Amino acid sequence: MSRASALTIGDLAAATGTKVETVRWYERVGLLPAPPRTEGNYRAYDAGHLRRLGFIRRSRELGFTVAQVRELLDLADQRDGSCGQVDFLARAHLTTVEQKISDLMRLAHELHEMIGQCDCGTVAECRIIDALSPHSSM
Amino acid sequence: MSRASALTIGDLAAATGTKVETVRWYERVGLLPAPPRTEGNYRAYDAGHLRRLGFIRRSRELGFTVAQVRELLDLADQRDGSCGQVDFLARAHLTTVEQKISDLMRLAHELHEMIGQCDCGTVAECRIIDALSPHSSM
DNA sequence: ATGCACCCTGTAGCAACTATAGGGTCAAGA
DNA sequence: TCTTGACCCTATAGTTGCTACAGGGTGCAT
Repeated sequence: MSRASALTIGDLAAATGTKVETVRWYERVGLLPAPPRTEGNYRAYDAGHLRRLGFIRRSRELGFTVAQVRELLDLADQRDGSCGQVDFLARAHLTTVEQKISDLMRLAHELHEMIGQCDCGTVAECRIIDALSPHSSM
Repeated sequence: MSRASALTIGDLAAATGTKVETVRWYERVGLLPAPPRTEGNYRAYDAGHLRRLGFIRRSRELGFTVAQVRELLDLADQRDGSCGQVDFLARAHLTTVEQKISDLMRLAHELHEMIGQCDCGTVAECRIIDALSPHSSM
């Protein structure tokens, strides 16, 4: 409120598609630095905060964990360091995502098979219930 | 211990590939009925419990939530009811899984592109950091 | 009788937020 | 000026599905 370009937490949240509570939570866990306060004890953010929050949100959208985002932010702050570590993190994350995809595809396949066998009679003869029961393995 | 076929919680856990704490947790949240106790206050399970726990584990492996497993168990208990509801739950779950797969595939694609552009020089010119920064949208 | 593996309860922790309760602040309209 | 309402503040508890203690009791073999 005091300076021309100061943003309230609501402004910051709206500008990045984040909930206000989430922004405060990022501050508590140390992802976003605590901004100065106004006289009325409101957080007063600037463009740097906006950029940093944008980075955080984008990384989270891409599925990086908060711990990974913290690492990425630390690395990004060392502007003249090598980006090998960044590359490593990104590749490791890609591998995780690919593993998840293949797990889910196996799952979808099993579910599909299960559903295809159901004639929708009574529960007693339901092939889905049957497939979920331990005696019929796989 | 008292009867021939009584199983301890450890037996039950081992037979289904579950941790002992998880079995107790299923009891607390009402998925697995509380079994009778021995003189020494140990849980004494029978074959029915084993079947039910097997059903729970198999459903969880297929990615059903605990709430959905609860529903499936309730439905499975109504042996002469129609299995239409079971079918509905399974199909809804399949849809969810398929949605997750497509989300993750989009993610993997973006990560792949990001990684492909990195020449691994300094952080300042790193295309990954760049792609994570808010100014380069999407 | 003593060691050890197992069992018991109750509680706290994980990720990554989300939601409430119970208040304070600020700008605008009557 | 007063008040309404939208916003902000802190602190705490809830979500999902377990997992991991801590601090004890039980059962069996040696």
